[in-house]
Amino acid sequence: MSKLPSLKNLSYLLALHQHQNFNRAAQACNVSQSTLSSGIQNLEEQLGCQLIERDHKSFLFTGMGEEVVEQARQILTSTEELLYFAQSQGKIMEGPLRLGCIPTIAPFLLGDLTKKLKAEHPKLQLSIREDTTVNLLHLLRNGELDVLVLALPVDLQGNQSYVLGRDPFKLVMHSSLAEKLAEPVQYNQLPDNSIFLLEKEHCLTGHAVSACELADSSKINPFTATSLHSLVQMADAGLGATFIPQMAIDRGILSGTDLVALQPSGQQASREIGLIYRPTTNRRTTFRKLAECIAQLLPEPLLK
Amino acid sequence: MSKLPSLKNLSYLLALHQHQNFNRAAQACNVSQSTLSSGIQNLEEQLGCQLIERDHKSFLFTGMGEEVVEQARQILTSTEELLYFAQSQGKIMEGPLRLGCIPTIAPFLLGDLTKKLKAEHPKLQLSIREDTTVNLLHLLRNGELDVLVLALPVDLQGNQSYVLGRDPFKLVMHSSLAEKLAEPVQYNQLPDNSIFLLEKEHCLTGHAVSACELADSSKINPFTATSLHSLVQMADAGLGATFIPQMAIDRGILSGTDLVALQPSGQQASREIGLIYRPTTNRRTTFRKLAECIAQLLPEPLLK
DNA sequence: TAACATAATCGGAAATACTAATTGAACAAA
DNA sequence: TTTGTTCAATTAGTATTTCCGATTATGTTA
Repeated sequence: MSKLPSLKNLSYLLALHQHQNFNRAAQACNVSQSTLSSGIQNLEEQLGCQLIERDHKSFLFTGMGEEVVEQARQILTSTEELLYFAQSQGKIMEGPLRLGCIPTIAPFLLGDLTKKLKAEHPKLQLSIREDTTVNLLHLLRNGELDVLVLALPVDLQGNQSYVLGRDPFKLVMHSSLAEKLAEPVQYNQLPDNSIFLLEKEHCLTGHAVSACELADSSKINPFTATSLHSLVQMADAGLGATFIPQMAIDRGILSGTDLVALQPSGQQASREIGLIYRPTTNRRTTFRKLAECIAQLLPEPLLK
Repeated sequence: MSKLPSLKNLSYLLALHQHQNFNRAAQACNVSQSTLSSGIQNLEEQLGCQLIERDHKSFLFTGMGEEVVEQARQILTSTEELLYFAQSQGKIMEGPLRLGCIPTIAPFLLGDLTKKLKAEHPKLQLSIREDTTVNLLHLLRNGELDVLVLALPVDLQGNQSYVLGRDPFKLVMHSSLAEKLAEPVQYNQLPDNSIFLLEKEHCLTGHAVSACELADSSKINPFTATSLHSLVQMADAGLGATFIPQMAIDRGILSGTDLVALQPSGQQASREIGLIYRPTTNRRTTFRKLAECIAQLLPEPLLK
C-alpha cells in the first residue's frame, strides 16, 4: 500500500483552494510560499495525479483536484473534531459549537435557547450565524459551521437531520379585517392582492404557500417584505394579511399591535423545524442533546 | 489552534488496539517498538489526554482511548479512500471492492453478479466474504469490508443503505404433500412440527417468521438446518415444508427434486435486499452503480 | 523597458522520525 | 533466591523530512 498523504499537505491544498493564490494560502498556513508549493507537488506525486493545471503565471484546479479538496475537507474536519473531542475530555456539551439559523427562526428561538444552554450546559460556547438556507448549507459543508437549524422540507444535500418539531402558520391581519371571517379562513374570503409574503429567498414563503395550498393565488400581493417584523408592520397598517409562524407569535411579535392570528385553511398549515449536520460528523451525541434542548422550545415538539 | 495529530500516529494507535501488544503492533506497522511507543506518547500529548492506562508490564485502553480509536479508524479509512480514489483517476468502477454477503443470498446472487460485473466493469476487482449479518456489520465498521448485501430489515447501526429489491418467500414441500393444499397456503392446513427453518443465526429465519406471521407457531419444527440446501434436502425427503426465497428458486435450487413452491399466506411474504455502506464513505457513486447492477438481478427490483 | 507579481527551484538549516541498544519492572521457572 | 524471559519505556545517535530564504523563470503592468 502506498503512503497516505499527510494532513498537512491536505490542509495546504485546502488553503490554496480557498485563496486561489500560493502566497496568500501560504500566509494563511503560516508557512513560506516555497513550502506550500512543494507540499502541493508532493501531494500530487503521492496521489499519482494532477490536482492543479499550471497555466504559467496562474493555475486552475482540475476536476480531480476539486474532488480531492472535497474529500480532504471532510478528513480534516473529522480530525479537528477528534482533536477537539479528546482535548475537551469527551465532555460533549463543552467547548465551541457553531450554529447556523435562518432569519425566520433565529429571533424567536435563539434568545430562549442561549438562556437554556447557559443554565444547563454553562461551558458550551455557542456561536451563532444567521443566514439563508443555501448559504448555511454551504458553510456547513465547508466546515465553518457545525450544525444548522432550518425549516423543512429542504434538500439536505447528503446531510443528516433530526426533526425537532412542528411550527404552525397563522394568518395574521388587523382585527377590523378579521371580524367578518370564519375560521379556518378560506382564502376566497379575502380580496385579491391582500396576502403579503417575504422575499422568495426566505424558505418561509415557499413553505407557507405550499402548506396553505396557495400556489399561484391571485390573493398574493407581489410586493415582498424582507423580515417578519416588517410583514407585521404592514399588516398592522391595514394593508392586508400575512402568514406568521406560531413561534414568532409566542415570542410576542404581535404585541402592541391591533393584529389577530387566525387559523388558515389547508391540511397541515405548518412548517417543520430540523437540526442539520454533516453525515461525516462524529459529534452526533452532542447534536442529539442539542436537538432535545431545542425541541423543548418549539410549539409542537416531535423529536423521536 | 493546536496541532492536528498525524495520521501515522493514529495508525500506530489502531495497530496497538488491534494487536494489544507494542511489539506485534510495531511489526505490523513496519517500525521499531520504540517508534511506536513514542508515537503513542506523542499522540497522548497532542490530544492532551490519556489513551491507555499503563499497568507496568501490561496496559489497557481507556474509555477515551477506545473512542479515539473509533474516530481514528474513520479518518484513516477516509484517507485511504481518498488515496485510492485519486490513484485510480476517479474511475469509480475500477480497482478493489470488498463486498460482504449473507449465506442465504450469496450463492444465488454472486455468480450472476460477478459475471455481470466482469462484462460491464472488467477492471473492478471484487473480493467477496460470506458471513452472518452481525459479523459482516463488524467488518464493515472496521474498514475491512467496503459494502454489504444484507436482508432487511436490520439494525443498520448508523450505516446507510440502498434498498435494492424484494425477494418473495415461497413455501416449499414435496409434491405429494402439496396436492391437497389451496394457495395461498394457510398454515393450519399443515400438521404440527412440519415447517423446518434455518438456525436462528440466519436472519432469514426471523424474516420468514415475521413476514409470514408464524410467530410461536406450533407448526415450526424445533430442529434447525444450517443451509438452504440442507433445508431443500429435508423437504425433498418428505420431512415437511420450508421457506425458500424466490432468488434461490430462480437459480434452480429445486431442480432435480420433487418439490413444489407454493404461495404462503401472510400480507407481504417476502424479504428486502439492501446494500449497506458506512455513512462516512466517499465512494457513494461507486456503491450506487453497484446497487443498480445488483438490483437488476433480483426477482423484484425496486431501487429508487 | 523597467518594475512588479507569481510560482517553481535550490541549498542549507532546523525539526522530526527512526533505530538499536539499554533499562527497569513484572513474572515464571529453576 | 536466582536466573531468564517478556514487555514497554528510555536514551543517544542517525537518517529523513520539512521548512525557509534566496534565486530563477515567466508573465503582466506601467
